[in-house]
This record gives sequence, C-alpha cells and structure tokens, in this order.
Amino acid sequence: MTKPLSGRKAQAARNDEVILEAARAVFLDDPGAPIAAVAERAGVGISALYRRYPSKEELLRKLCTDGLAAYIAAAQAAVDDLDAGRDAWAAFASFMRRVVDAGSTSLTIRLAGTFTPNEQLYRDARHGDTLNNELIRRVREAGALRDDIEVADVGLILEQIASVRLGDDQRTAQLRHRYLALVLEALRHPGHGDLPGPPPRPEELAARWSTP
Amino acid sequence: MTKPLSGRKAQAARNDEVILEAARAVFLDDPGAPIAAVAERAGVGISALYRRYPSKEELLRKLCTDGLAAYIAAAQAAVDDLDAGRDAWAAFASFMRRVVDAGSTSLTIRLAGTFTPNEQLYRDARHGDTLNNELIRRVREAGALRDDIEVADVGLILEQIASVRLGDDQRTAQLRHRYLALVLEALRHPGHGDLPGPPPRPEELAARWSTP
DNA sequence: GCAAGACTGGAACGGATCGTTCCGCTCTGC
DNA sequence: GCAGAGCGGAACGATCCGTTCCAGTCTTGC
Repeated sequence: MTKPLSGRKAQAARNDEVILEAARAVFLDDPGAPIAAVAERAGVGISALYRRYPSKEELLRKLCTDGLAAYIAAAQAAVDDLDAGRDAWAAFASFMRRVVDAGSTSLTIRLAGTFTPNEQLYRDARHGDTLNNELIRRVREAGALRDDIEVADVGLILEQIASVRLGDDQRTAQLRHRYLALVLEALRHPGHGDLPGPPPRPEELAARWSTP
Repeated sequence: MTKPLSGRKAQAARNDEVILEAARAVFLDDPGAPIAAVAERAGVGISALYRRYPSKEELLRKLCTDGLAAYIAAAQAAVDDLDAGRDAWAAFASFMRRVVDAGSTSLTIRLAGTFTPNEQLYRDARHGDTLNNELIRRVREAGALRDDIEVADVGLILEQIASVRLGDDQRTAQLRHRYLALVLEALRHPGHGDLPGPPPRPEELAARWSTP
C-alpha cells in the first residue's frame, strides 16, 4: 500500500493528498479553523501548506471547487439515470443519498462567505444549477415528486441534513441518512397537504455567497 | 405606548429589555459575535451591558436559560393538551410549531459549548428532558407518531429546522414552518418504510454541551 | 562523494479582534 | 444644588491567526 516510502517527491505527492484530506476534515468541523490546525491534522508543518497554496483563501477555494464538482457529478449521474429510462424516484433518491454521502453540501455551505469566489467557481455553480433544474423538473414531470417542491427547496433540505453533526464522521453519516430517509418519504408524490409559505427564491439562496 | 419617557430609572428599565432582545438577535445571527455588536444593536454603550451582566458568559447563560424556559413552556402546554384529551397529533404538531416559532432551539443549540452551564441550567435541562420524554411517549402511545421515532430524533429534527436561516427573521420563520410541515407529514403514523440506522442516544446529544 | 537546491518543521512577527476596565459626562431624585 | 446612579466610548491587555522566514534534511545530477 505504501508506495516507495523514501524519495522527496514521493513524500511531496503523498502530502498533496494528506493535506487536502486534512483540510476537508478540519474545515468541515469548523469553518473558521486556523490554518495551523490543518497542518497539525495532516501531520506536516505549515510550510508544506504554503508551498502548495499561496494563501488560506486559495485553499478554501480549492476545497469548495472540489465539493462542487462532486455535487455536479452526482447530479449528472442522476440525469443520466433518467436518460437511461431508470425509475425517476429511484434516480432522485440515489442522487440525494450520494450528495449526502459526499458531504459536499456541508463543505460548500459552511464555507460560503468565508472567501470570495472566482470565475471558475461561478461557472461551476451555474453548471450545477442548470443540472439541478433539469433533474428536478424531469423527476417532477415523471410524477415522482410532490408538485409543490421546487429546486431551491431541495437545496435547503440538503443544507438541513448537512447541519446534522453528531459524534464521529461515520455516526454523523448514519444519522444523516436516517433523516434523509424520513424527508424523502414526505417529498414523494403525492403530498398530504399544502406546504405553507412560498419556496425559496433563487436570489435568496444566492445571497449566501456575498461577503458583506 | 411609550411610558414616561423621562426618568433615569425608566430608561434603565427599558434598556433591560432592549439589551436582552438585541443580545438574542445578535447571538442568534452569529454565536461568536463580539459584545460590542450587542451594544451597538441595542443602541447603548458597552457600560450599559456590563452594569447588568458581569461578563459575556453570564449574559449567554441568561439567554440560554430563557430559551430553555420557552421550550419547557411549549412542552408543558402540549402535555396539558393531552391531559385535556385533545387530539394527540394536533398537540404534537402545535408543540413543534411553537418551538420553531420561539427560536429557542436555535439559540440553545447555537450557544452550546460557548459557555459553561451552571446548576440552574442543568436542572432546567433535566426538567425539559423529562417533559419531552413524557410528551413523545404519550403521543406515540396514542398511535399518532411513527413507532421508530424517538425523543432524540425530535430534538435533532428541531435542530435541522433551526439551521434554516435565509433572509430576514420573518422570511426565515416562514421557511422553517414550510419544512416543519414537510417533516411532520413524514413523522405521522404510520411510516412507509424502515428508517436506517439507530436513533441518537441521549449521551450523543449531551456531548454537545461539553467544552473541550 | 558532493554540492545545489527542493522541501520541510516550526519559531517569530505584525496585525486584528475582543473582553473588560476606566474615565469623564449627564441628568435625576431628594 | 449636589451626591451619585447610569451611561458612552476610548484605552488596555490578552489572545489568536495568517504569513514570513530561517535553519536543517534529504535527493539527485554530476
């Protein structure tokens, strides 16, 4: 498993991964964590971080971009499922479970506002948004989703599930799936009553990203 | 409406309320907010705060105690409803709506770990826990609640709803009720399938309160 | 072998933040 | 009219954190 343990380059390459993973874990646990905490968790010095990323903000952007990519992959997979004629509800439920597993929502949301997005991030966000809209529209048109649920609702529901943090990572994931299963039941067509209040408007969600 | 506007004592009495309300609003928005932000929001100087509370921690404890009291009142009211023979599901739903409205969960949860609890707080917490257990047990025994939902589940669900924060306070409240309505549908007996994973154990929830 | 330099650990620095104290002022209640 | 309760906000000291810097280690091309 351990590649050629020696070699400066091998260590550097391993550090690349170790640092990213440590950063993900640390900032997931506390979005305002100091950069020294990441270094400590990764078992490296601070220089090892600054050699790779010119600043903390750049590291955060990298994490966020990765999280968004995972989200996009999940959405794309679900759309592909629909294209392949798979059951719409199954495709949607898989999508939700996959997003919850990836923890990408947690990261993306918890990091929102702590750095200024760059162009790439905006493009990814738009791409994810488009996929999202298509996915929800098609699932609803297939009659699998409540009529009064909109795209923004799904985003907020994912946020709520991401807010569950209890015990270690594994237990947290387990509990998140527990509440996802619960809410999925309520999301499935048809609902039993009207939902109060209008769903979130897209601008309301976007406001998260401005750093005032 | 405005009581005798003049009078040092009258102003002091008004400041009591103004400060508490400002503190609630500020710390709800950002649990780590500086105490100066509370003073600014209240429109008073910092001295006015320190005249009333010897330290920031004491102020936080006061807020948390009040929030817990609101929670207990809601639970007691629901138990009273049951005693009066009211429909179990209606009593439970009212309880949930009232707790969401009070925003007490938000405050209590967001403040957990930012100060060390005192004896009074522990007693209140135990009292709330007892009421909680009685309420859920009786609602479930009345056949209104899913069998696989436990007390700790309800707590975590309230936390999830409290994590919704979007736009101003009014809009946030509206959206919280939207998702409460959704999850209530899923909570109602009977469920459609098994919920994955065991519910949270009481110790898991309690761990929130230790400041490591 | 050996020297240049890539890479690293961690101490040091400077700026920002925040809880708390303190001082001078105002206005009241007697 | 005056003692002092109550107040605003500047000042202080502690803490924290991002970033820089330096001294040491190991690799690799020659």
